[in-house]
Amino acid sequence: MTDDVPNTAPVAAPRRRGRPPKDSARSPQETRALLIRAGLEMLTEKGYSAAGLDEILRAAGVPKGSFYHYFASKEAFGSALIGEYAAYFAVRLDRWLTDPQRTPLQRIEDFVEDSAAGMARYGFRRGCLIGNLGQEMSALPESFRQQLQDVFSDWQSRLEVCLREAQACREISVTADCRQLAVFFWTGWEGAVLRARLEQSDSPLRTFAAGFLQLLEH
Amino acid sequence: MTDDVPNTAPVAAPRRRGRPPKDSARSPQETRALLIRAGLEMLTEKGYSAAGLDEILRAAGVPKGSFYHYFASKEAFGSALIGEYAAYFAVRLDRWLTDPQRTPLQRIEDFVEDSAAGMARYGFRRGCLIGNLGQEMSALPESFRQQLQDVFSDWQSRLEVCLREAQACREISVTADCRQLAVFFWTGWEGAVLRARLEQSDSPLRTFAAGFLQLLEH
DNA sequence: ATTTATTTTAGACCGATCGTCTATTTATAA
DNA sequence: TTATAAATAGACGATCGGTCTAAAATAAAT
Repeated sequence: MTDDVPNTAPVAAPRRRGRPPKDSARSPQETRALLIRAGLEMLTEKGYSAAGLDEILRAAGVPKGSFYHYFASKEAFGSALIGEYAAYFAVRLDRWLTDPQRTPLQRIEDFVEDSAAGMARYGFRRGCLIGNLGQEMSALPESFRQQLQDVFSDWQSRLEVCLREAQACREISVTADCRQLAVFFWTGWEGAVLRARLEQSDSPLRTFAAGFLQLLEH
Repeated sequence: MTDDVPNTAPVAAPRRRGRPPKDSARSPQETRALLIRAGLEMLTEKGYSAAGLDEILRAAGVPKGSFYHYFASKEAFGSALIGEYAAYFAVRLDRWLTDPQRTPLQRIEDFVEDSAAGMARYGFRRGCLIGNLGQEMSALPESFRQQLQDVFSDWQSRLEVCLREAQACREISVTADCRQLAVFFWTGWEGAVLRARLEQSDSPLRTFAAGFLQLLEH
């Protein structure tokens, strides 16, 4: 090979700079969505501190300049991810916990089964974004705290509704404290997700769910 | 000030390099213990990934070179911390769960109370090292996994013994599955610690403990 | 049509920090 | 004495999160 050939044979694809043409392969909308998706994958797996921006960018195939066009900082990005995850999870919870074809208690079991399947699908590497960040809170921007608490609060409300319906159809005792039980569930559930990842097995999820359902028999 | 004065007036204390004389202020034993202590404080608070070596070293007042004399790597250090924490926790568990002055169920309540007080003492910033690392596992050396599982297994055994004693004195049903209940407790407890840190309150600990004790009434 | 402002991308760059390594000094043993 | 081991100090390259300028295309204004 000659070495006197400037302007040719770049080692890797020399990407064009500047705003891309309108008929570009990727729309701005998609670029942002790509960052969100890659970020969610990375943070559900490794948490906030261990997830490097460069790594997320590499996975998304997006350069740093674009990232800082869509997000003011890693903190702002993390905040957006929490919001995105909460929205996604709300849909998923609704899907299971309001299914009219199933009794309230069956719906909870359905959610547990779906969660077990979901964790298995990714080899038990990914956890719950909210749980991950909650655990890391001491090393995180303080602005995350309220946001994370609000998400838990939302999940608790949705479960509480389901438990009240269980009372209505006499599946559980009418004297049960549904609010307290919902808090109990999400508290322990995060621990179960943690153990499931550690043991790479869905048995912690099932063990916790079984205990919770037994508690409802009071 | 003149500027032609070499070998004098170092800006900060120029620490001597090389092995310190025998009558040094700090013994090698102490140096290692200092590193362990600072490491435990840092990792229970921020986890493994977010805890920087420099920060730990600064807190311990030990230079980097010394660190790598006592530990082969951050991974080896982390492994030593897990062992140290497990030993410390085993003593603490024994203290509460085998107290002959208290009934088995009271012992569990005592442990919960002590944990709540312990978390409050540090402003709910510190969590459980084992839980922290378990949550981070996807970003950690694979060698940690078995070690962490073993610690949980040990805690479960200790609680199981206590629950069997509760059966023996008819505090709980003789048909209860003590092993399963012990797994359930430590699974949910880690979630409770997580929530307590997030909400900066001991109420998640108490809520979970109350639910667990109610479960024992079956 | 031409100019101007805005949007979006590329990647160089900075100070800080990551975990590791080499060099230095002392104690101990041969 | 000499050689080896123990203990410390700080340099080191790689990478981190974050900022910056420059480039290229679109949209708006004239």
